[in-house]
Amino acid sequence: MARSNNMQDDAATPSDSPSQRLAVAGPPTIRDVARLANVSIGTASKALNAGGRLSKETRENVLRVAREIGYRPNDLAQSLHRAKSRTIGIISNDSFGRFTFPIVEALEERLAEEGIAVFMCNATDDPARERQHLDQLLGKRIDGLVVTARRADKRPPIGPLAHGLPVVYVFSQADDPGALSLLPDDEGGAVLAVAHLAARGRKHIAHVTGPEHFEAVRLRKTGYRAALAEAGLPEIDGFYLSGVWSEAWGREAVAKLFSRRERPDAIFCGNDQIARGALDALREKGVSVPGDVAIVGFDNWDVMTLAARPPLTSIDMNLKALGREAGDSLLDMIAGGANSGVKRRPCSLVVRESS
Amino acid sequence: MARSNNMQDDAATPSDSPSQRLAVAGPPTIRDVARLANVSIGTASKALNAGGRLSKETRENVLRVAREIGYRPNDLAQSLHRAKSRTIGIISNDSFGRFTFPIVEALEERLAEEGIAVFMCNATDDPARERQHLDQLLGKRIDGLVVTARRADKRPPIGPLAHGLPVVYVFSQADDPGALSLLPDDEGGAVLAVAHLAARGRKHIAHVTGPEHFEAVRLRKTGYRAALAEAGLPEIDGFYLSGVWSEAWGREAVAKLFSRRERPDAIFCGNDQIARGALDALREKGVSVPGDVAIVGFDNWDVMTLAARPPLTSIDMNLKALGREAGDSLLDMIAGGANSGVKRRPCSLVVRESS
DNA sequence: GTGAAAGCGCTAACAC
DNA sequence: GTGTTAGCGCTTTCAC
Repeated sequence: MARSNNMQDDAATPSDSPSQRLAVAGPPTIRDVARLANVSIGTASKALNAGGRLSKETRENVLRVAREIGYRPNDLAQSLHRAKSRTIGIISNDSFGRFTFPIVEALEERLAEEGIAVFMCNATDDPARERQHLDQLLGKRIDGLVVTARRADKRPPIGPLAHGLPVVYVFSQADDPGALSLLPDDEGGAVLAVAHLAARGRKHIAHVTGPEHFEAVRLRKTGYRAALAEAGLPEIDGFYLSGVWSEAWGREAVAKLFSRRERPDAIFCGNDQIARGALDALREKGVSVPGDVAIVGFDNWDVMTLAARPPLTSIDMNLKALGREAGDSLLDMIAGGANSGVKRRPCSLVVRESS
Repeated sequence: MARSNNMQDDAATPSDSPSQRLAVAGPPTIRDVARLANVSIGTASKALNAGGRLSKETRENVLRVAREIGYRPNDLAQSLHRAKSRTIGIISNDSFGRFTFPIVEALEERLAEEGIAVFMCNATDDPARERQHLDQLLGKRIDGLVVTARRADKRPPIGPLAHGLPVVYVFSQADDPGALSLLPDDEGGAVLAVAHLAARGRKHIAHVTGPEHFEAVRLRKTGYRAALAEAGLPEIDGFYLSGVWSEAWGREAVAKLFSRRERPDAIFCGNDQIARGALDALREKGVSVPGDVAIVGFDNWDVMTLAARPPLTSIDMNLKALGREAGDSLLDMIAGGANSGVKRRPCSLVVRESS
């Protein structure tokens, strides 16, 4: 039964006739193509790879057969030969949260353009799992590696790994000067926000932000202070408030700010959730936004910015661009280029009605 | 030049000594291990794979050498031999959003347990890109495929693909009875919500939800009506409102509901954003939640449920469990098991202060 | 107990 | 123009 298509003349033994083999085994191989096209394997390969000197007829015949039987070269075999897998790995410690996601997506898109596939591994901050994933990836002979995380801290460099394996850290910082780390410019983002508020004539600008153990919080604070100085505005006592990354903290912070004599006419918030909490608290207090107080958030997370009343001005970290650049850098390193150091990429300001 | 490796005795030419080769070429191979351990390749393989009859000494010696030079078997070569790549692909059309993410994460975790790596591909609803990714994956001889999406509609089955390639659709539904689709039980989730409200003594339960072109919306509506009937409650005219998935619509819907004579004492919302909008509108109206009106959302998205005032009761689709089951099913199918049909998995109710 | 050799699917160098 | 062949790194059967 089930003797599939093809074959000219075949004596007796059906069990190992070519057709049988085709029917039983997995995907068709170049051998199958060659047999059916009545050429040698080498010739078939030449035809399929558009190489060498070949009569038009042979070439077309081979290609036709290949198409007919649905031949698709086995990448594993090709990789073995080329010593390049056209595959990279990405290890995340943020379990691919809201921030890593746009990055990974853009990265994958960039690499797909070059025909490079991406292995996705989630280590969730467990060094053992990270080690295990890395091992697996090295076994698969990946051509490069991307490491992503929450940004909180510098992380120990991943390793040990195959000598010369290109690695890019993105939204993550390796504690190793020889490594390449790609990050958003938090300080510059803060400057953008505060300069914008100052340009709108605000004189009393507060900063409500997250926990100081985040490097981003410290950098944004630096930017906030630098921009105040640049605009000739004073730093007012009690106008810098560090808390947690929640709406509740945003509401609480507004209560704190308004229990003082000197009140802000603008608040730069460390993220959009804090900003939204602040916005809600002000509205409920009867304080007009942006009339009395202008608000700027950070992250430009549409779920927050668009649902806020009024819609929230925010700083965008351009994560997709960051992901794309990570892809570019990795490709370049795979091609032999050198790259290292901490690189920070500009944020941008997205103005909406809250400022 | 470039006279490659091998061969026991070879005069002069230092350029192809074993050490040289080791230094120049890529990762160490089993050949290197064998040479340095002074055994044949076959023996080395046996030692490394804990197989066959081998003297303890030889075995240990081989393992020691392997460890020393950092030998790691080349998975590509193994795969070629085994005709199994221990690799699967996942194609997403939701660009890995909030819903697909927990699923993919759990899936990856489950597969990692079995030493199977996951290729991540984002097709973003572009059939051409989907086709292209699929091609690449087939070339890489994946052992299985997972397809994910927004749930809006049934999608055409992916293909054509290698005969017998196991495929699981999760949070996505293939228009093909022979395929396996894993989905949350939207109808059951709605029943859970409404029964909960009824059990709390609510008699006038409204349902504010998203666009009807989502199958989930239609199913939840069915559940809503079934649960009302079950509790002996009437369906009140104008108490079912379909709109969009936003907070703004939640606020607007409350305005609509309260412009009528008959007012609800509970609202079951189609997602947490709508619920949150409703909550805000009620608070601003001075209507007490849950005193006067109880609210239940859908999705159990912490960003919404925890920031809401009061915290929001919601239906959880148990997406991680769904992802894990997708992994289990795929593994089973790879092992030869058969599986098909549309399977819906239960949601659960997470009670918080809004109800 | 150990080694030699065939073969997984493919490419590239070299014959003819 | 086309065929033959030697590997890529690994496993496995079969001699010895």
